[in-house]
Amino acid sequence: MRSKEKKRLKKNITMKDLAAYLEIDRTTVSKALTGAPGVSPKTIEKVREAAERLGYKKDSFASSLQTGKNSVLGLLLADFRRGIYAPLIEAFQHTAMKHQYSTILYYVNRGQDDWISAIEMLKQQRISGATFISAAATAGLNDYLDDFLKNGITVNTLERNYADRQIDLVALNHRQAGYDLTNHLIALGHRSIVFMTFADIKGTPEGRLQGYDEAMRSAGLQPMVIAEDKPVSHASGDEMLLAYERLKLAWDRLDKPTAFIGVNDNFALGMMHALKEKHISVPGEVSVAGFDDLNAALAIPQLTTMRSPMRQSGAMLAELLIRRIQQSNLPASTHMMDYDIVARSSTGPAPID
Amino acid sequence: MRSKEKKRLKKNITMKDLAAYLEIDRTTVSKALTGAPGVSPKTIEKVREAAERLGYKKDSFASSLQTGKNSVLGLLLADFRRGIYAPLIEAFQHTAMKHQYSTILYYVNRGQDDWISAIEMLKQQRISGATFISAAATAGLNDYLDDFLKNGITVNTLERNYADRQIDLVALNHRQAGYDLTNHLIALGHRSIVFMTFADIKGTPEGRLQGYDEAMRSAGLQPMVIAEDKPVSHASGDEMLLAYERLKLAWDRLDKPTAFIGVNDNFALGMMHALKEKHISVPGEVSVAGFDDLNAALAIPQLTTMRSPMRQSGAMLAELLIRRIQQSNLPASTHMMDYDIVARSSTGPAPID
DNA sequence: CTGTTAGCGCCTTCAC
DNA sequence: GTGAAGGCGCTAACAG
Repeated sequence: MRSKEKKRLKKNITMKDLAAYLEIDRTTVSKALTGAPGVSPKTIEKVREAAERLGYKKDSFASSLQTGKNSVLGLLLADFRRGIYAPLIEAFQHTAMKHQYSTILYYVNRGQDDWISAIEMLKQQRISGATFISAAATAGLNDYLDDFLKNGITVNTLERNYADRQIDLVALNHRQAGYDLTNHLIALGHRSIVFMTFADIKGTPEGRLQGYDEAMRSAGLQPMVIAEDKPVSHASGDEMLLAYERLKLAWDRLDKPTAFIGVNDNFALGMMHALKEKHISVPGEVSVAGFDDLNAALAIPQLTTMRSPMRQSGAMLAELLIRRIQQSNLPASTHMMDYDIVARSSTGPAPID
Repeated sequence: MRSKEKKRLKKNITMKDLAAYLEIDRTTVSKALTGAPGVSPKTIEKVREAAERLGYKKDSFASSLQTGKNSVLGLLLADFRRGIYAPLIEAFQHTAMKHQYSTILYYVNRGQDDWISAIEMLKQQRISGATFISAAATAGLNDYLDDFLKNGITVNTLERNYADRQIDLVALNHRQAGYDLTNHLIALGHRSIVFMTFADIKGTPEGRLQGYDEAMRSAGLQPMVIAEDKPVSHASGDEMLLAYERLKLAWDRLDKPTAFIGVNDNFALGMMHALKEKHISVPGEVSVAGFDDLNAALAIPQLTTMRSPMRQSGAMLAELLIRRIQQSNLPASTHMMDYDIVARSSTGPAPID
């Protein structure tokens, strides 16, 4: 009874079926199909044709048991920010699929245990490679990377330096983004440009600020930074509110700036709100810009912003992983991904005094 | 040479090792460990202990080859909206992990071919179950569902009716959300409440509108709907702009409403912008509210909204899937997930004339 | 109750 | 060149 049912489901034909059909050995079929040496071209052709006709498809799962490597990639996300990685995930998955790889996704925001079991399960699945996304510093991360490498699993990271010759790195060029955006404003005639960010600077905000700083100094201008020192939740709404209040407080002390840059779109949105309250026209009197292009289109006027290259990064990470899986002795490489400027209507020429 | 290397990596001990250690047969070990009938308690205990001591862990991958079912769930996302499903995905994955299941994610926005290869690859991976998320009507979706069912793969959907006794359904209670939000405003004394939505109404917007309609009529109030008929891109910024412009145009024709509901947060944001431009105070003169809680916190004042139960839905879908995998003869169930009201400062008592 | 035999579908020696 | 074994690690049928 049961075996009948099984047969009804499993109509997939196997190498064995091909072999029976052609009246040759199954191992010969295997060799012919995988391109192993020592099979006559004639046989290869025969096997190929029969496979085609009978609609044979290799069972990658079964072959994984033998080879130890499944056509699956892991994507480990350990960052507090939601949403921002959605395009990265999608591009990663899509690129993997193009190469016949599936993607197993793990969110590991919740402390040590999550990491351990996620890694255990990925090893169980015999994944061929994994990408680690973790802007936040995570204790023990390097150990986890080593664990994978030791098990013959190729590894990759976003924004995470790691001293090993077998690991490729994809990083976002935050500095260049800050530099370009600032120069965009300078080119529009702005000379007094304020940059608002967190006080506890590291990673992404740090790079953006540095770029701003460089651009200002190169142009002989004085950088003006407002750094928020309150602990912040990183929820979009909270960041927005923070910037809103901070600008209102700081306004009177400022020396009539004509442009404001927020360290991300939420900051820029908050500043927009403060400026509207003060009846200052954007971009007539003041220009405003942000980073990410996550929420930049929600203001009126819509915000000029530097779009994070999440899509490109996701595709690149998957591509690098697969390349290294297929050829493990490649030298490690670092890839700086550039932001795109999205010029909308919140920036314009500096007002003439 | 190679086999040495392999051995260095694979220190995992197998059932065979256990059997050799205990000097019994490997199949007995298997039975003892899986709880199959016909093994003496004494042997079971012995095997358990030895497994514990030697640190044996079952290779679920190998067992999947035999049983045909891997401890992996598929999550198929076929919707145009980005970001909104992030909490659902995370909750789904997290719930799956709690039950020792991994999650393979597929985005299938890009036409037919994507569907076919995604499904092919999931079958290859011998997934035990899959959840389909697709608010958009997708041609052939039912065929894909059937395909899975025929292959013994458990299936689930979000917001997708499907006439089969083997499929559970999780749906969001859009109607209730519209009803509750409207009543929230009515309770605050509002009698003239406008609802702005798309003209091409179906699915989510339809339910929200119906709830609004019911609440208004129950209270003896006249529903007032502004329906946008321009084709719309569903990008957040575009929706916001649309609502902004639509309200500015319609304003003079409106009979002094004291409250506005947007069919989602983006619509509400756009209306907020229009109201600010007209120097109408929120919530002093007019209250504003939306749905989703995706971008609601980005306005000033922050928006009252009905939060979509994405997190709960994700957890529920995974839970239902796993339950049905373990016991396939359960009756099909439907689960209505309720929105949560998030009362912020964009709504307040109706002004007294 | 335990052990035997036979797979799941593929790949990798090794003889012929 | 081809075929004959054996194995990846676990399960499922049957026999003892």
